[in-house]
Amino acid sequence: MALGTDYAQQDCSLARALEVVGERWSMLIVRDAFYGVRRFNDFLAHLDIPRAVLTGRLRSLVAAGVLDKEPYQQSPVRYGYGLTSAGRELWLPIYALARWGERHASDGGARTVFSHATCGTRLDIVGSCPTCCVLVAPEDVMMRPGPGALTELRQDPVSRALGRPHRLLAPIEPLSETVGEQAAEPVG
Amino acid sequence: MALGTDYAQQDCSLARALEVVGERWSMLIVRDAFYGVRRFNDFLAHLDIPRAVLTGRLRSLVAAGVLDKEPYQQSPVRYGYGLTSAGRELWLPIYALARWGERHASDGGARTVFSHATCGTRLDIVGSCPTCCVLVAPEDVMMRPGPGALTELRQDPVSRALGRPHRLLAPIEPLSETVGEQAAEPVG
DNA sequence: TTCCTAGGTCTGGTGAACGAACTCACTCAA
DNA sequence: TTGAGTGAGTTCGTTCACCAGACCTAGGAA
Repeated sequence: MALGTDYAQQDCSLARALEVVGERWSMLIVRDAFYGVRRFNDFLAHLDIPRAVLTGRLRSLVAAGVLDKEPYQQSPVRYGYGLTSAGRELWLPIYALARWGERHASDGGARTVFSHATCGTRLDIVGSCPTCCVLVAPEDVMMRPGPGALTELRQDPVSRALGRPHRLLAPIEPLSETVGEQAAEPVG
Repeated sequence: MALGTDYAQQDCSLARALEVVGERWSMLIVRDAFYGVRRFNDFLAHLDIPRAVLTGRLRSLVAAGVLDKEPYQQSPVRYGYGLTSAGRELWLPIYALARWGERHASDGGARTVFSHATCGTRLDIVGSCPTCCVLVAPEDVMMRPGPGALTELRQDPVSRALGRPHRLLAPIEPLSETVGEQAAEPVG
């Protein structure tokens, strides 16, 4: 029995879901994919995850149909990882779990605030926009640091890019090369 | 670093939540608590979890404020585990994840169907009642086996009790002692 | 030719998960 | 008062995933 997977005796959709995203790191990898992380080394630096574990988790998530692996540049060819449509549907459980963690497992307020990109209203507890009365798709969600964010904690390119408002699913890696498109101050 | 916990470098409420319910078995224990399981041996039989692991997980969940341990009988005193208010708020992420698993990680349709107890309408994707237009609290949710349920899979008392419609959070253990309150046929 | 970068593999040590056996306190029936 | 049963664990040896760091490979760049 693979540790962390295989709840075969459980006749339950939750157990099936946990076989896909229930292993250590898996859900944080999917979260980062929503944040726009696509490259192996960006996952690596942002998550502080052992390389071999990241390799295995990416492979599992691709096999499960949550991520797909596609070239993002030629010569030399480099592959990135993006959410499939099934992966994008993980937005609801991930958002719900993050909101629970914000209320019951964190101190100092929300680390990250999610709002409706078209109207700016903060999403409610289930991920709907109270102003527009619609369930907001992840590509229409803006994220920005909240009052509880610990800005000093990390200095990798992904964390720095996420220090400014960012639309979910919009790729992050251009920021790590063309820094300064919005007059970003040098950190420190 | 404890395996399965400690994402200390992650400035993220999701990581905080996963430190509480992200370890193997933890979320299934909370799910069973929603189903009304309260006794150590019932968790044990329904989950097929090693005893030592169950002991550790229950202790962690009590320490995290998700479950509380209370005597459910005297002479001899026996303790059961029930959801705290923080634990009950895990209903939304657990329901969302189960629905994702039903659509993307299962075959043969929903294992379990959740509906609004007061009107009978099946809950929508975020756990609201489309008829009453309210977010349904777990104590107002009825669960019953769905078209994809594998009725032959398990024969422990909890699984048998859940083979009939059951209200979330209603304790299960009376059924394992006073079998027959609804003319249940003997199995086999 | 050497260095650098991206995206990995490989390896040895550590520790959690697993399953089975054992413990302990208590009750009940003979 | 002996023995069996129950509930809720604890102990122990084996297995296996996680971890950190070193190493590898292919294609540019200096």
